[in-house]
Amino acid sequence: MYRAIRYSKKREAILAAIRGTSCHPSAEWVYQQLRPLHPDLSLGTVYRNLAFFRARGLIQSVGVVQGQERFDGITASHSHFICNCCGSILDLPDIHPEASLTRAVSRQYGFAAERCELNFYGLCPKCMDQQNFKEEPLS
Amino acid sequence: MYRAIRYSKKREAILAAIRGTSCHPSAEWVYQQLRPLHPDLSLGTVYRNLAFFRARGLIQSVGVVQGQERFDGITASHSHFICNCCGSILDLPDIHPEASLTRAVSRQYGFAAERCELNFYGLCPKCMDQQNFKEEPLS
DNA sequence: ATGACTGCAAAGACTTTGCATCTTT
DNA sequence: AAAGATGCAAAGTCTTTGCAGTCAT
Repeated sequence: MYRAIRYSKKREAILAAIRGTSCHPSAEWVYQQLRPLHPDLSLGTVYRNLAFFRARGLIQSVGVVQGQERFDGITASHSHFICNCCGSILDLPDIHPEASLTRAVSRQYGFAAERCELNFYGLCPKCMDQQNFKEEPLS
Repeated sequence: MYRAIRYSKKREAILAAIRGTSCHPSAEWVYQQLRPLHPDLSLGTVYRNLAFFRARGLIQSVGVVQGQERFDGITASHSHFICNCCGSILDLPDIHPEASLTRAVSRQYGFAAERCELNFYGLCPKCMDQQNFKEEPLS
């Protein structure tokens, strides 16, 4: 029944990489980041550990942005801004819906919401300057 | 420069399918739904028209749920509840962040947010009854 | 007749997974 | 030694795209 958890150098490095950045990385980003120090790291291992961490609440998913799932090492309640042009994600630590809203909505509609997520979409400062979107933004 | 838009029976049917349901369908759902009446419909056409409608603001994306992008024929401001177990999406018409929040956040952080999205995650009434999740929920 | 739209199938991108090997305990 | 973790590569899933044929204007 019980499945033991063993130490692993790469697992540790993967979690440290996520916690050490505020870029809300994708699996690929973590992989590229760690390759210099861990030349034999495999992308599959990154994916397996991301799933491992998420299942245990050590990280959370910010959702799929421009085709790639993005992760966040901060699990405290906060919101995100997501750039429609370059896909960058910014934390909005001050902006967080109250837990009472989640409870009230659950009661009102008859489901059991346990989490609530507030995302803003638009252009980040850098892309505002460059005005460099070739096509219509993605959403 | 200007690209003409022509009438197409299938395009019309695809938009009608999205507007005629509250299930927030995926491309595959639309395809399966229309196949009986349009046996020669192609999945590629569904994808192309979904992109077409979204670029023109006729539909919007609810995001990727359990690996599939989901769409919404309602573009007025409202929120969603997403079931971590079965992936169903429910509209919360009463719950919508005020436009003033988007403006205030943009000013505070220095970007240009044009849209804001509030999602709740948990178990829908059906899954609460069945308690039928085999693994840890997805997020 | 023009060019927008479509079907088909191939290709693309991201993620998951099976299996042999290596590592931790 | 047992079993968890990994590397590698294959497979899986969803989505995009090239091209030739069809259809609306």
